[in-house]
Amino acid sequence: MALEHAILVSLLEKPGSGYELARRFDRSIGYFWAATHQQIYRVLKRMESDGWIDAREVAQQDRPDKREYSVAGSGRAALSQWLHEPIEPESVRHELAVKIRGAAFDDPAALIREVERHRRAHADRLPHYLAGERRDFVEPEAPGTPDAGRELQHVVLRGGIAYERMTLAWLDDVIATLERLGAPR
Amino acid sequence: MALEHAILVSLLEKPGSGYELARRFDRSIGYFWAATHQQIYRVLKRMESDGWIDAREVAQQDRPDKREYSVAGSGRAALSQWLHEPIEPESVRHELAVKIRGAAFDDPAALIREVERHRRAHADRLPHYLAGERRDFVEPEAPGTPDAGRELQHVVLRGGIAYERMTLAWLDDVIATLERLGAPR
DNA sequence: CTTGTCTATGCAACGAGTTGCATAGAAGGA
DNA sequence: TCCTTCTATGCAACTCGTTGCATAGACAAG
Repeated sequence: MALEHAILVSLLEKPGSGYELARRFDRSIGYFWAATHQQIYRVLKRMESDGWIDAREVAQQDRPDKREYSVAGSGRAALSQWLHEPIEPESVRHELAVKIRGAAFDDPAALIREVERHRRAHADRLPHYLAGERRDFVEPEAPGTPDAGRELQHVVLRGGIAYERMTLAWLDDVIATLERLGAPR
Repeated sequence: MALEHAILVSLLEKPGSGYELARRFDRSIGYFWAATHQQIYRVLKRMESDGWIDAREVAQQDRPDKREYSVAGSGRAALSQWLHEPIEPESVRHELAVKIRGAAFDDPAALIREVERHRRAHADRLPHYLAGERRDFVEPEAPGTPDAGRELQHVVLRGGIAYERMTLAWLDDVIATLERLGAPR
């Protein structure tokens, strides 16, 4: 499992509480690694008892106190070890593709609305990515300071952008195909 | 869960045994829905006891007997109902992206080999897809017989092809970025 | 002053997925 | 003959992930 490692990366990029991590997993990191707050709290507990992360109670005003986590030495070592292990090719779960093939045994036209809904979700995400890219990665790097973290976050973001564009084009293809089958001749 | 529904679609396309399904899930269908044989056997049991599928003992020579499953009426109804339910946007688990961001806290250059390995896996898959497309979808459809199943399988395959091409281009981008960071100045 | 929302953390139960192991017939090669 | 490979099915144990629910402080709106 790699939720631990996703959390380590996120905490190395910036320490934070379980709640804050859960929100990051709803946004940036969550676009390529989904997790709910229950998963996150449970794993944080285990990571803390394994000595991978340290907790610090932070008193806040205007809101409840929080436990802020940061990565300990052994956590960094665990991440480093994981980075050097090969991983298996991703195991995909593309539910929509199953539905599309299943539509052959039902009414293909009935799927159009569902596919359009997915298309809208992706169409909403793309400008969000592009805005993030403009915000964080447009101005050229200060000379002499190649920031590895910045460069790597950018290349992952470029992957997200390419994925959304590819997906939008494919969903248009799917919709056109379903329409063709719904009204043949 | 949707493994049941993926199995229903696969059995509607062609009846088969648990073992045959497991092999399909290693190939065509498995490219967008992964499953092991243990999962498949367990779910087949449940589907049979729910009356979604019918089993038929098939005696074979030269090899062990098998239980061939086919979709029953209530299975078709269950699939139809599922097709009309909205699904949530896919929850992604892109381990490699986590690693790439994690490389900022380790040696970026050390990841190059791993990314190249993934690139090779995708580069191997693409010609496999293209060969399948040539084999099954090149000759134009016989006029007057728009085969919905064929069209829908083709559009899903086109999605796979687009995904592999996008991924290859992105992995090249990732490798170039890692090389740039590994040898700066 | 109650209701709703946001921050913040957590438990319990269940369902899904993974891993390791086991069995067994038939074929082919060492 | 033994070993391996392929077909074919399955159990048991465990981990992971999801869902529903619960608590609680602080604030804002009605």
